[in-house]
Amino acid sequence: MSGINKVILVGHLGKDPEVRHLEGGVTVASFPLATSETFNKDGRRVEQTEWHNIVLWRGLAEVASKYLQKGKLVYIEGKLRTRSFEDKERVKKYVTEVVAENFTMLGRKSDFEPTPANGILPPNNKIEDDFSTSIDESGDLPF
Amino acid sequence: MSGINKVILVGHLGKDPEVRHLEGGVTVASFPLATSETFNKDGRRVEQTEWHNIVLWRGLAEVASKYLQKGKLVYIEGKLRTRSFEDKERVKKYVTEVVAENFTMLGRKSDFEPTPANGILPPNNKIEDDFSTSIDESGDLPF
Amino acid sequence: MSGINKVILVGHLGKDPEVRHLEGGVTVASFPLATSETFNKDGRRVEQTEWHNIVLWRGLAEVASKYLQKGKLVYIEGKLRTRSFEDKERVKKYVTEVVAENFTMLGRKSDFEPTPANGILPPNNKIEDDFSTSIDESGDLPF
Amino acid sequence: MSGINKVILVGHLGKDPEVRHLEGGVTVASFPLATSETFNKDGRRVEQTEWHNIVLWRGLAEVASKYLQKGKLVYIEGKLRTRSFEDKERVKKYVTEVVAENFTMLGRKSDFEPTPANGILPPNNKIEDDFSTSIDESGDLPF
DNA sequence: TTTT
DNA sequence: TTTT
Repeated sequence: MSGINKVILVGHLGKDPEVRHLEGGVTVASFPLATSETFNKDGRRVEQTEWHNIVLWRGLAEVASKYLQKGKLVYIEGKLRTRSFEDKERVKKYVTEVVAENFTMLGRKSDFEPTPANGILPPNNKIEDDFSTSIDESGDLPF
Repeated sequence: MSGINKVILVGHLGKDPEVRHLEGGVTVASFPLATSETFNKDGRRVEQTEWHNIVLWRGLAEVASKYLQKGKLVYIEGKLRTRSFEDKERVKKYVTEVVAENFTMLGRKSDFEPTPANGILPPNNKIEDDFSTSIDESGDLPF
Repeated sequence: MSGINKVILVGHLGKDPEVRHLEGGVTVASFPLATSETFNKDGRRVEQTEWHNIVLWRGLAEVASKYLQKGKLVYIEGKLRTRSFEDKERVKKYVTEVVAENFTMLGRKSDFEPTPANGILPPNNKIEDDFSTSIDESGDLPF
Repeated sequence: MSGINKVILVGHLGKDPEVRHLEGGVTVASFPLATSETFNKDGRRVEQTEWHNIVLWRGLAEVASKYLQKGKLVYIEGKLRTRSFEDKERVKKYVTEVVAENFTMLGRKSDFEPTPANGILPPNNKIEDDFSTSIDESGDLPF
């Protein structure tokens, strides 16, 4: 039977998205996202930051690379996925990532002006992973 | 600024909860939870299962140990936390867990009869981590 | 700036889905969903049930009409929408509905055998509103 | 069996919170919250705003009245509740509200300086409804 | 490595 | 009635 695997995050990007193009033309983007929690401990104010590995595929990766930058505040919805890989010493390791399914840019509008390299404004702050859009060929944004 | 770090899961327990009592009387429970997703790949039906490490503290751990068992269907709400530890070869490793904040038992009512060893019915299927209840001293359930 | 409007429900259908075909061939389905909460009040166990108006469009409506029936347990994700209408005395009224964006059937697998009138099994328990699928013409299911 | 009834919103307050003190000393606050969605329709950019009735109880109401104001951006988690009431012509009407269970202030820190009438800063942006705190007597904030 |  |  199917289950539910849902993650909802609001936080700040720790770095600019890192974009890779896999063989076959598939685009993947990833970045670290910080979600901070502040609480009182013995009268002192303590901040605890949790870091999340965000991964985006296809059209969602393209859009993220255009509009998200280090420091920006973003709402992300996705699912958890733990995968194994071999590090450079060939030791098997595990990492848990949040595979984004859609995101919404929060914060001031001016925070989301496209970088000089690209000049197209998204008509919608909410961007969905449509699992099919190919931006590479048309050059259009996936919405 | 504070952010949001929320996980919502519906899945089946892979094992009975494992309960530990830390020094100081704090109770911790943990179990693996499977969330399955079924999809079509080239006409064939493929099932993909994701495993999550669920951790529960204090009163929530106590209740989980009484009412949750291997195979049961449960709704879990919590937050992501990645922590490091040293394995037996003293290699630093990372693991991402879902720290439960509340859970709700799903499925047939008969699925949630308490085990013979304990005979107290929870008045509510939704159990919250109140971050304070001490069950150890009173022997009462935290609700 | 865009915001977030998200509803997550797990509950039982109060009635079979009611399906309507609008002019233009668009399909809409709707049903009441009950989410129950049980809690202790002065030592007595009290159950409180909340009823939600669920609305599904297009392909999602088609699938719901085939696989969801009165009494079934379902996970629904959607958004809130309040709309006004005139009752039969032409008094303006408001109703808040949950417009479903996807749903997942929970409970026993046997609970989701298709009704005799239709014999197609969905390859995936999670069904998404793709906002475009036209089932009317092809006769195919939207996945 | 228990279900899940959860709402997640990110939006702007349409008005300052309106606070009432019920007989028995219980505090209730309420305000309208706007969640906007922007999308493309036939090449034109269309914005659709949904208005939600937010209701907060007890300590959560007290905190909301201190820190939330018209125009502020806020994350709200709660549950749906539809209740009936009689309007001034004694006609029975229904209204669906979002009963907040916790909220987190988003946006710039300077946006959340307390109003002149009160001068206490919350040590945590996330405020929970603890269903018990009485601020009236102690004068302290509920955390 | 973010933000306040 | 918010915001961009």
